[in-house]
Amino acid sequence: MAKIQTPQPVRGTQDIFGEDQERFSRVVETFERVRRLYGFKGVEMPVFEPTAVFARSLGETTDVVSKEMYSFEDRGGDSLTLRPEFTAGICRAFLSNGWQQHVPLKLSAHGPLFRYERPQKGRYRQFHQLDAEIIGAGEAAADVELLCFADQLLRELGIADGVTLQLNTLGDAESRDAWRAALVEHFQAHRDQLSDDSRDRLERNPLRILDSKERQDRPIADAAPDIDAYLSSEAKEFFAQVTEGLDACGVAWTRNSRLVRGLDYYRHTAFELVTDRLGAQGTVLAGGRYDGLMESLGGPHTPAVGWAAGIERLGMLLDEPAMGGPDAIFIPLGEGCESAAMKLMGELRRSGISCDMAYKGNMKKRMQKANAAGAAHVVIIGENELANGVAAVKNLQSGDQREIVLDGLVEALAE
RNA sequence: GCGAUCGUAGCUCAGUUGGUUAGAGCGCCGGUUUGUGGUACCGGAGGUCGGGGGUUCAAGACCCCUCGAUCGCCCCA
Repeated sequence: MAKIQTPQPVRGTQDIFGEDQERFSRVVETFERVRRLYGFKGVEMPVFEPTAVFARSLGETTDVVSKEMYSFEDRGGDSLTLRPEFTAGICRAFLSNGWQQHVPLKLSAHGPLFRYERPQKGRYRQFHQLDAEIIGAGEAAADVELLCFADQLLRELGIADGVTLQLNTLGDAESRDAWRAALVEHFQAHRDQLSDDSRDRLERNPLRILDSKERQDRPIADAAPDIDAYLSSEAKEFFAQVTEGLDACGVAWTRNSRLVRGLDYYRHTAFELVTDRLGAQGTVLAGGRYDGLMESLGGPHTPAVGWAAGIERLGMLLDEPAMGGPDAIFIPLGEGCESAAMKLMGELRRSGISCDMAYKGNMKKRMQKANAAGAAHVVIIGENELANGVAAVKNLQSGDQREIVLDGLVEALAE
């Protein structure tokens, strides 16, 4: 028989298993717990949306829309896109379902996103994010609360040290437009001194020149006008409320006036949580205010703030996870013992005790497996034990073994 | 999309200036006799050297293409 070739995984996808999976689920579980503490409701969202949902809201000229989306035509001829981010889809859902009635609405989601990029460590074509949004709140308190949430999440994950919150404001629409015009003028004047990349950015996304890493761009970017000079008094006041709120809550932040966002919908607050432990993929959580997004989807003016965090990136920062084994592993030996063990395991599991049993093997094999699985105890049930209504329980750590009445198993294993 | 490095057993790697049947450690499987693991000893399986083409009497080692990973750039979480 001709050997068929084993299919390759799709480039940029991951099969997450073992320790990596442990990290992944710890991030998600912590997020789910903390999000409830802050009153965020969960949402389950479609993985694909009409292409227009993303194309309109993110901005046609952004890299995400112009070259990174997984877009395709379905059998009905509609153009669909695998979500490259959460925010746009959540806003679409908000409008589709009339969630205005719940405003202000705190929502959280997590799951896979898709972007056709060159894979690297911490950057995949199918990657996973946590997402938190507060929709229908134009108050600075929403920005503050959202950042407190982010701060607590990192603390509970034990990775707050070494991660800094960089904060900036992009001002309201007028401020942003005026500043943008001034930037374009400034960069236009030094056009021939800019790097090729930045000359390109000047057309597509001039704000991005500000945080260029290109050496030759730095003097020009550093000399560029600051947003501060263009902020309306309202925008200035808003940013002051955010920073004062953060200070009051004890959330540390640093101003980075060169921090901008790549997507068009951002206004006012923009922030990133950055670490130096992940190389080029140092941004672990980022977001900002997007007061203009709903309108770009044809909805009413609806102020909102949100952030997203990379699950893989957060997971990589976590300490070595302890791979815990089950509380007990059963070893049945002899006639009728296997079904008795199965029944006992059912009772223990209903009492919240984790246990397992190998499907085959002699005593020695099963002991080895129990040990390798990191089990706390081994429960041996042979014909003698069964006849006497007991089980031999061995503590694999200490090596102690004693006979326990079957009714007392829960107690004996619960330690 | 651009540049660089790399790709040998499940994993981490060694394979001298191209030269006989490609190695180690860990892991896996089995054994050191009866219902007791973690240690030790013995044995075994497992690789068309990422894939394809080329140079050569001879290639895992050299050249080209391709796929993939990693690191920058870009972008972004």
